[in-house]
Amino acid sequence: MRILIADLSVTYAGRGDTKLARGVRSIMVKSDGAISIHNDIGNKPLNYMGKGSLFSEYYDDENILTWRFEKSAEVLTISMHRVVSDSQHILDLDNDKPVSDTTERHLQAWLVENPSVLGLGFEIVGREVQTGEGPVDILAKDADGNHVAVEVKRVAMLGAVGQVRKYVEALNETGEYGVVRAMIAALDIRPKTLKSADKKSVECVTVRAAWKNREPVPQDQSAAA
Amino acid sequence: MRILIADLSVTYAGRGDTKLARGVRSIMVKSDGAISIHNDIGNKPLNYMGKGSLFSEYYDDENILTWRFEKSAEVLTISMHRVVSDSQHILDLDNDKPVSDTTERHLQAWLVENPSVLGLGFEIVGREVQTGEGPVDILAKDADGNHVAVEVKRVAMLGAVGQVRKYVEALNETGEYGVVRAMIAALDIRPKTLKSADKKSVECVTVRAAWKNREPVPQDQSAAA
DNA sequence: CTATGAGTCCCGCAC
DNA sequence: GTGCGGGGCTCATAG
Repeated sequence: MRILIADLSVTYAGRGDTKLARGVRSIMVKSDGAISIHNDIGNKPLNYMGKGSLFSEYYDDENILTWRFEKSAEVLTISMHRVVSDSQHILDLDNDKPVSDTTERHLQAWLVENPSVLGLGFEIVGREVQTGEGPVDILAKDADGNHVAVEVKRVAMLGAVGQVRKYVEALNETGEYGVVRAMIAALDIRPKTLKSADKKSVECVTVRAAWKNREPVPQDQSAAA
Repeated sequence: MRILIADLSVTYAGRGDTKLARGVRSIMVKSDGAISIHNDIGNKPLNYMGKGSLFSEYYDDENILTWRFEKSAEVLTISMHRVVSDSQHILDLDNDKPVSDTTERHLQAWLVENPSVLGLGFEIVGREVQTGEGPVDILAKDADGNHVAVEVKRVAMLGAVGQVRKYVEALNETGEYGVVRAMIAALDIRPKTLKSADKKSVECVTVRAAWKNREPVPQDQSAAA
């Protein structure tokens, strides 16, 4: 990984067209050709280009050293008015990614294992059940045998209401499931979402408490064994 | 901006929970408290934390130097098994962002100035016109005086069809605009989207050619003057 | 502060 | 490859 500090300006042309005015910033060039230019604020690079870009170097009209990164229809050029620092480091070439255990997927899996969190006597009918309007996260049956379409979110906002209603509508049209109840299950449901859901007969279950107190997942125990 | 190269492992707990196994990676710490940990592949950081985090440093159970970044309900800890390099640089403290001239907004503004691109004799009625189902990008009138709701996208995918139909439905319900035509205007409209739009009587206008040949925007000239 | 939507989003999975 | 949705999305803006 090569890291530079330089007084530079940038132009980008491709999916959009942008110009970045001259200033002292950092450049990170990775061994796969990915490049990013950062200022001293925030996490997102000012400019960047993905892996696999073609590099070339030249002096522009005003005799300024310029780097050019090209990739299919995209071109990024960096004019290096002054280089303050330039260093190279060897990093581990592993592909390791952070291992996560609380994605929406995990929440969904946990709900499938613990359907009573959704309601007493609930049973799981299926996950990712196709509706013709896309797959609904969980299809369950309540204690009376009525079907319930459950949209699972970490944080449920307004969109979730329309989403689950769309699924329920599609399921009702098939006639296969009788009259289907609509439900949102999430760690956090925003106030406006609660209100909108209430108005549209979408039930809401906030599972935060049960989730916090959940047992270690079985996989952890088997892995330890 | 402080830049380290170190053999490190990371844990994160907050919106999710992740662990990153030990390895040599780079750390970028910015003056606003934003921090990111990179390997030598791709543009996205392995782990990160946004601006405004609280920093502290301590030695863990195994006497490993550990950095802790905390922010509301989130905690990121970095165990520094070995520090290879540690440097600090002063960057310009400007807030400069790349200046773009091809966002969806620019495209929208340009269409408002050049309504004939949408169709001969078209006139603009309004931008961001409220429909009760959200604002439609452009409301126009065709040569015959019929209203047209236009959804503007850089790249139009399937979602755009449902979006504009939703707006048209809402506009029709008001009765204010008579029978409203639905239209998608985009630099690029995906094949599946074209097909879906055709089936649902949503008209499609690909404006790429006219956009490429467009005149320099007036603002540029006034700025130069 | 929350809600909403853009983004050169990135990224992975399904088809 | 394209389409589609998730993301610890991030970031900006409107209310």
